[in-house]
Amino acid sequence: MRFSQFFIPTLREAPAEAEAVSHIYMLRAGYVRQLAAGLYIYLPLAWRVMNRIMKIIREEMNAIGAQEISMPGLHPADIWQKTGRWDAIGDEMFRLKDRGDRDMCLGMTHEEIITWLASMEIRSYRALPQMWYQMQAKFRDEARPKSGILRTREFIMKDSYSFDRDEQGLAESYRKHAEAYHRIFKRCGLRFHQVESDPGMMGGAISHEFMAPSPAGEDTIVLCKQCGYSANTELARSIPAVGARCAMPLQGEELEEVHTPNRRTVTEVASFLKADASCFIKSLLLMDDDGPFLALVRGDQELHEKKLRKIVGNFRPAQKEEVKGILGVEAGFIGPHNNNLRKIADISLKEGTYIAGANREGYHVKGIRPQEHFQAEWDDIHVAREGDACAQCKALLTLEKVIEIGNIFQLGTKYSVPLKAVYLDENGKEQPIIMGSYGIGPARIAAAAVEQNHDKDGIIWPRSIAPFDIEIIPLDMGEKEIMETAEAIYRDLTYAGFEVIMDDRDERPGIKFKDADLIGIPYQIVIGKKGLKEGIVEFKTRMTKQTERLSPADAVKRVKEL
RNA sequence: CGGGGCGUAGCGCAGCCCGGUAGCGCACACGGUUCGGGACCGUGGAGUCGGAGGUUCAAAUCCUCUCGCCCCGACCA
Repeated sequence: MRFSQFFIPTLREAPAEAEAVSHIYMLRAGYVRQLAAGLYIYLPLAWRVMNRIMKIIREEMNAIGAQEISMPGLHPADIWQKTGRWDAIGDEMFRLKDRGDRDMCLGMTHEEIITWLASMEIRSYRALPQMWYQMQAKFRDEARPKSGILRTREFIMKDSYSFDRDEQGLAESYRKHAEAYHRIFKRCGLRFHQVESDPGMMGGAISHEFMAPSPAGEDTIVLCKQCGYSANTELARSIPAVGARCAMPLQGEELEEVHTPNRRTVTEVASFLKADASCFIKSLLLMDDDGPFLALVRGDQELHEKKLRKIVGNFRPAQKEEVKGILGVEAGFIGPHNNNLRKIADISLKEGTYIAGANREGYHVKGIRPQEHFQAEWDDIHVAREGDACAQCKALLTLEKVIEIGNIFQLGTKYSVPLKAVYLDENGKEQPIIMGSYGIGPARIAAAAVEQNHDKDGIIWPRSIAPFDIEIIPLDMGEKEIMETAEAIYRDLTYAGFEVIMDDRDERPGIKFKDADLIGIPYQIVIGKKGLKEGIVEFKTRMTKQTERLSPADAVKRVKEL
């Protein structure tokens, strides 16, 4: 490929709207252009990267026996109504009507459609198992598209679905996918973790996410280096570190009310009483269908709403008047003792002596001992954070910002039952198909690769997904010998099967060097007048910036040995 | 959806407070000199100042509404 004929609109300065490193470089290096919020055009360089990623994904999916198909992006509403997601999903779904006034939507995912297919076509246990996948656009009206191609409203996803007779079959399909995903992300040159995740509205019991560490990531995971426990903070369990020593000795004290006028928040009372936040019980009055209840966490901790929701179902915070009506005081002074409300307390409170609201206007109470002064249901309802100990092995946990690049779900019968995707077993008995669903975002792989591999000059692509393998840089287009050498190397490498781009523009060397570093092809061969006089060209590795002085023939050989 | 910021030439920005008919750098075109890390000189093309309405003799500038984009949060198969 000739640079002069290839569309690479590089920018000297980054557009002001870009913030994430991957976004800035993809714009500057001429990979993408933005059409509207969360909608991107992939220019030739980016599309090459995408195709290489998708090729790797295809190879690994095919290798586990998955078969590629293609489903429509436009869906009739009734299938989504049957699974309940038409109503369960809110504004995130693009909805429209066709000319016949029928409700339609743009697919956010394809469980409904593929299950419909399976329901129409699969009759017998003899037809199972099956694994079908596609690479297809998904549409989600994101509340906040961001970070370039990391979070967009239309994006390509590799989504696959497994169909099995039973749970064991599902476990096998799930395992195959997990292994394929490991190979895919490894081949794409990414650092990543597989972590436990919250199935969310996908339903099902078990799910994992594949996470690429990056400051640009939107999720946070906890990792235990000792036992390998790893999970999204959406559900990660942990043992909170023991709080700092309280300033005043509380051990053995009897209950003692202290006047704390106008101090309502933990921070306010803590500084007023000169005690650490971890000496306090934070009491939150919440309302669910059965009425009010208290959620208790240590003063320095944060309530994890998702964890709590798993225990009690849906809830909401009580309003100001409700708090007064139920406990007789305003929210700043409520506490766990002297009332019969249901209480869910975080495990970190099980031991120790604490300060809490006194349920009396303007007062807190010291000396509260859980299980002695109040009873509660104990559970992990706090947000895990840096410094907490692993819930499995007690080792220190670390937290990491990550980009979600893939996920796998054991769905079970969540879709097959409502859509009547069933098969007849050996006994002629009808059984629901057991399903799994598995996604990968190729654009996120590309973005994560840039986030993880760049320097101040630009992108440094992993070899496997770079738009080209080699960039040849002849420094003087007017020198016959330079051009002949460049053409010969270009011909040899192309013939040997490499994807080669040659910067044949009549530009100054500085511009060619800058652009080459920006674009990030992993290897460069620089051909200049001085070197050629001595019969050498320069083979340069983009990542290390190291150059090797080689004869043109050796340079070709060097590339072939990569 | 809540909070904040920004829309002026392809990109980055100044001008706005204090109204007087739009400017700088880069990019682009042409000519010349250059040529190993984003050259220099000269000439030139390019802007409904996001849009609509209003105030005014006069609006990029003041007022009202509106659209778009970015960031933080909420949300997130």
